Amino acid sequence: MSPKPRPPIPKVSRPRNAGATREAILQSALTAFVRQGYDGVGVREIAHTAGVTAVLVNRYFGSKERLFAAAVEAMFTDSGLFAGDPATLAQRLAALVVTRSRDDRHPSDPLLLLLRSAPNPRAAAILRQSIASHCEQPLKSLMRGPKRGERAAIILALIVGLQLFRKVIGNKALADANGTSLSADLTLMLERLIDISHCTESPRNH
Amino acid sequence: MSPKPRPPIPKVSRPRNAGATREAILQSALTAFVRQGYDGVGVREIAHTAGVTAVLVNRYFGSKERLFAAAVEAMFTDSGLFAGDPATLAQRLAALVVTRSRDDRHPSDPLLLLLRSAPNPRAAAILRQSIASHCEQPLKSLMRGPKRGERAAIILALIVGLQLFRKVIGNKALADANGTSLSADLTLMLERLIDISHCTESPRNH
DNA sequence: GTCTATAGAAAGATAGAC
DNA sequence: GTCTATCTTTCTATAGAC
Repeated sequence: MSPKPRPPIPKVSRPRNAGATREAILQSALTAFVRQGYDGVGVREIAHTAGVTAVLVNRYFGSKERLFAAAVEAMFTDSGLFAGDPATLAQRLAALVVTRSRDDRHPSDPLLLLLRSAPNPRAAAILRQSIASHCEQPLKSLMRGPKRGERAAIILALIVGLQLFRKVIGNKALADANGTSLSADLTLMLERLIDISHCTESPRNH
Repeated sequence: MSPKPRPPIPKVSRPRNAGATREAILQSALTAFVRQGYDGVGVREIAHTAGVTAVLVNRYFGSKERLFAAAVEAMFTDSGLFAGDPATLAQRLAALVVTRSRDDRHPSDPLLLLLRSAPNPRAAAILRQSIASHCEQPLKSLMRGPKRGERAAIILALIVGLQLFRKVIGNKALADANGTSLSADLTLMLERLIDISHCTESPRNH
């Protein structure tokens, strides 16, 4: 019996080029980790999509864990989630959640990568650092007022939670919701979090 | 790494009792799935914690997937997350997020079970239904005003996102945040979502 | 009712040929 | 630079003894 007939390989003309192969593996890993999470995909599958065998994954990245770290770094580095005018930040973040990205790479993909891989402790440790440096810090630096770190984390948690319900769980209420209406409500919530106005001005001492 | 020689078995006196064994397996599965997620735990481990072998897991539940479904159902059924006075609901939900539950079963555990198992497509399908019937519907029925379904889903997404950052990612800003201050801010956000006041129109209804 | 033993598949990683 | 072949482990699930 044949052990595995191996479905048709997309053998592009890429003969013996270390750089290109490494890049192909990284791109394949990126997509796979975003869609299926760290535990949901194997190095064989990643390699196959890249048109090579699993050996080269470990040859170029050392291990699955280090490949994941490289993919996370690449994804968050050029995401540009928090670049641009702070005045329209809330609006853009809200659009991120509402927009449906079917199969292409989207700015919201880092968030999917995050929540689909977070259950694995090793992946979580890698993510914790990248989130802190590539998401929390930029967001925090755009904000003013008290408890910036806490508010920034709440913003991220809200967005990621919404993505979880929409894209991963497949929640009906959010999937069927009117796009512009939902976007408007989220924008309002995010503006309150970004500005200081949401906070209690109550004279809470010490 | 140690090849797992034989950790101490909690061999309680439970000689040949189908009901008790089934219950022990279910409890073990509950804890394991909450802590490590669907993909992060094997039936061997669940069985061992229950003091039996993996055979009995499949004997009593049919498969890992059906065991998961039973665990999810049991967890959400008696969670009582949305029982009690609607007036203090926001406060209780905020406390849920802030409270640290180390090893005991807590009402927030269903949320951890949710987000740690969601990456697995089969687990997600099982969760989608339980979430809808045991979380969204009860929450929705406590609320008034327009777009109840959408607002209920946002509330759940916010809470789950916060749990993800605090408990799974291990976010520093949220972990180190002042408990009472964080709780107050969340309560305010949740009250705005539960009441209609956060929305565009409509008079108050209280 | 519960066990040991094992089948069968798939995972991560490595040795060595070309 | 890339492959085939293989090692080792771990997984779910089942057959059959007691």
